[in-house]
Amino acid sequence: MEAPAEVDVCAKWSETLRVYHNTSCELESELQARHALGLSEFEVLLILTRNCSGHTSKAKMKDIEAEMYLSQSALSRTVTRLEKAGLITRAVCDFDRRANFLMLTPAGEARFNEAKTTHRAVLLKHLG
Amino acid sequence: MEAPAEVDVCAKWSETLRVYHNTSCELESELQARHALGLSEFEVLLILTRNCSGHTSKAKMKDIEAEMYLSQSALSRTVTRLEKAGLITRAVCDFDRRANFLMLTPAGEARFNEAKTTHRAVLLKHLG
DNA sequence: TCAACTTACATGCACGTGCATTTGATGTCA
DNA sequence: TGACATCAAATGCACGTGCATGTAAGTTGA
Repeated sequence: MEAPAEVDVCAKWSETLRVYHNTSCELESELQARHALGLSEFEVLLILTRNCSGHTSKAKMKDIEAEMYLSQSALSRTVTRLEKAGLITRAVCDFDRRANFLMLTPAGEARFNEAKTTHRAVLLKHLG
Repeated sequence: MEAPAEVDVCAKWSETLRVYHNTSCELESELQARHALGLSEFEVLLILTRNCSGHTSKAKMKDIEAEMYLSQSALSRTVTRLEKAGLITRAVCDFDRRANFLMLTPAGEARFNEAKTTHRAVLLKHLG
């Protein structure tokens, strides 16, 4: 009835769903319980640390949006939450006053470094 | 600095995120645009057709919940939407009046059969 | 038989998301 | 210049979700 390739594709999708669901749920609850961070908040910090190495702080919202699976509006609100929590700062760009430069605060750096170990542990558990 | 296994785990997670996001977004929008179905609604129909083969209609809410990555409350509301759309019916079980038997209507069966080809095409595109 | 517990499902509520729109700044071209 | 398109980001809104709780039906044990 069904070509074998299609059966494989369904099985592959089921497996992807399973792994994604289990991993992201545990990431979400562990990061929330241990570090008061949502998963998307953590991911913004993660990208920020990669793009800000050496304190050049080049990370604009648009740069982060391009690296994340999050809409522009959702990112905007996630950044607002992180700012209210004192973990990042928004600075207006001098050369393009439409754009925001995002920068980790010392508190944000500390929080991220703690959370990083939790994140790594959960990934190892589910994907290792 | 980092053990190679951990780098692999991060890359694996990125890849899982990418595949999951791209596939589920396209499933969602295609199913919605072509068949007026959400992804979780489609998945309920999918499980229902598997469990109801030969019109035995044994599918209770709890059975479906066990096969899906959806909370009990979300499933309850998804079933309500499907019922309002005339695609399934709820019948009270004679032996346990707490439980619902779910059954596809002819309209639900037709809608599902149309949507199935869209679903299969999207999966093949992303996972084939 | 009755009180306490458990189960199946529904519902109130808060929250994060995407879409559409708005606001304000930056090109662009006549 | 000035009118118009484009862009970055914020915001109003509707929606689906999970958590906690409610409701009604079934189960257990003394």
